[in-house]
Amino acid sequence: MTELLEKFGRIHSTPAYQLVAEAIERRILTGRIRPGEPIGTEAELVKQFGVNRSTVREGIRLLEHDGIIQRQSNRRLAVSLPHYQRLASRTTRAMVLHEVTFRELYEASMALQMATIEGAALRATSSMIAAMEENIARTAKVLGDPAAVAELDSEFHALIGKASGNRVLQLAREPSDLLVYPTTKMILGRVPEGPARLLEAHRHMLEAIRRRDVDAARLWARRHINDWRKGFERTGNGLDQPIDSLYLREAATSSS
Amino acid sequence: MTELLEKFGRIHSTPAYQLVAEAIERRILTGRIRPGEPIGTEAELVKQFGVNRSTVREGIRLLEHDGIIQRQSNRRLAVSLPHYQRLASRTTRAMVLHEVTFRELYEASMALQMATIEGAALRATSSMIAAMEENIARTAKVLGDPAAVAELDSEFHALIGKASGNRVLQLAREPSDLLVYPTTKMILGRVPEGPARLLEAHRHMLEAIRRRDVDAARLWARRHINDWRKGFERTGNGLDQPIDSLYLREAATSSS
DNA sequence: TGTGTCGGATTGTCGGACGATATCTTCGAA
DNA sequence: TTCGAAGATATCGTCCGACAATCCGACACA
Repeated sequence: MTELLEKFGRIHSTPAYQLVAEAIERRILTGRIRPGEPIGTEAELVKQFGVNRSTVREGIRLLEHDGIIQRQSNRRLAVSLPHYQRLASRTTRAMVLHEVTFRELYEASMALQMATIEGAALRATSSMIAAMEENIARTAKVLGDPAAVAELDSEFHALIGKASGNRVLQLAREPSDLLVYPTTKMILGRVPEGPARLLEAHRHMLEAIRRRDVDAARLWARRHINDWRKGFERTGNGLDQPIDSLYLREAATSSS
Repeated sequence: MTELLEKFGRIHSTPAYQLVAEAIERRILTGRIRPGEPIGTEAELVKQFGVNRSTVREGIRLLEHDGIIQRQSNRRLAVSLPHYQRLASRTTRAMVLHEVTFRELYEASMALQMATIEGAALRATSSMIAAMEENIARTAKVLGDPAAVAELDSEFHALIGKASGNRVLQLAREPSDLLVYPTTKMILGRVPEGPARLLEAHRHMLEAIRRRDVDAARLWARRHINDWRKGFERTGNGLDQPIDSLYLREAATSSS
């Protein structure tokens, strides 16, 4: 479209440290090295790749950062399964930097929550249900503390996610959930009846899950999320306003 | 539960390169440095943080890998907005390593697709609609080439994502979309009527979007995804089987 | 059995170095 | 004077060698 005659593509020499990372990554992704298996010491990698240790280190840092390799107690590197939260926080960070609006978050949360609770209603195990019960009991005890309620709300939704038995859905949800939490905290602090309504919704959702009643579960999840949105509106914030201002105060104090 | 008396938490000292990364990240997230602005040369960071250049380099590699900083033509580091695909491929990788099943992918795709097309039907701009039209025209031309159709299908869904105007939803979808593509390719290669049905569904979806007919859009999106699932079943694969085996052949040849 | 000590291995960090390349400066020619 | 080319400068990617801190295993000792 733009270039009329491009005989040669731009030369693009990949730095050595990236090649190292890619080479290791490929071996992991193709299953040649399985999770838990050691990847070799830095010195060994230096010999294998024929580059300097600094270069190797820059390469493995990337994979280590992604969570697909980890140092075990030996200090030796081993392949590991990346955990959700590590990835989620990156995506959340991107959302903040892109200044997504509350409306976007609301729409996505609604869709994801519906699918998640449907899965939970169909497949929740008794132990997951017990965990949710316990969460609700704890919530009832701290109803006067908005921050604590917000945290337990976040935990409750994480439990539903786990109970849904759908990891793809969980991975899709987690980043937005990380943004929902500070928003909920803010709302609960400003809407007096918030915590009580939240608790009631949680109770109904759990009850529906217990009865394997998909429709009721969806209904209460929908109400719950709509409450959240209405709460947000009642605090005087506009739906189409970026949520970064809310999130940042949290991010600045949280450890990565 | 396991430990009866845990007086002290585990001790863990954070390496310097991580502290460097976190310090810079914090300054970016709190908006002290805005996207596009330079972050300083390696030498400057060395002076500021009082650590060796190797240490600084390991730190900035992490942020560079995450896409929140980038080298511009100067080679100097500048803050940048992380692009979706970079993040998505990480999450996709996690899905593969966790050996998620087709069923999980199907459920998540359905939920996300429904929400996305709803947004597209409500908000698609005429230029986005034109792009989709163009995509459909190209698809019609290569109907005999399953791989090409699969690629255009992937593009079509990306267009819908963009047209939805919801970036949270887009970020949530992209990882699973990356897994959908190789699956679709495999299916189209084995189900003769696949490409034609796919094209028909795309046409109806676009038509519904053009008419701002949310219900019709949802209906055809649902049919489209169900076709995909049925196609998968017809190839003899079980829904509860991990999809890594399909994906890996792709991943091994794709560049990161 | 439990404890203290020792040596080897490995990592985190450091200082210095070099070539390649992009940017800036200077200076000569039109 | 203006423009362009040659040289100087800055910055990065990579390399080398080094050291301390820490972990692991072995071994002696109470």
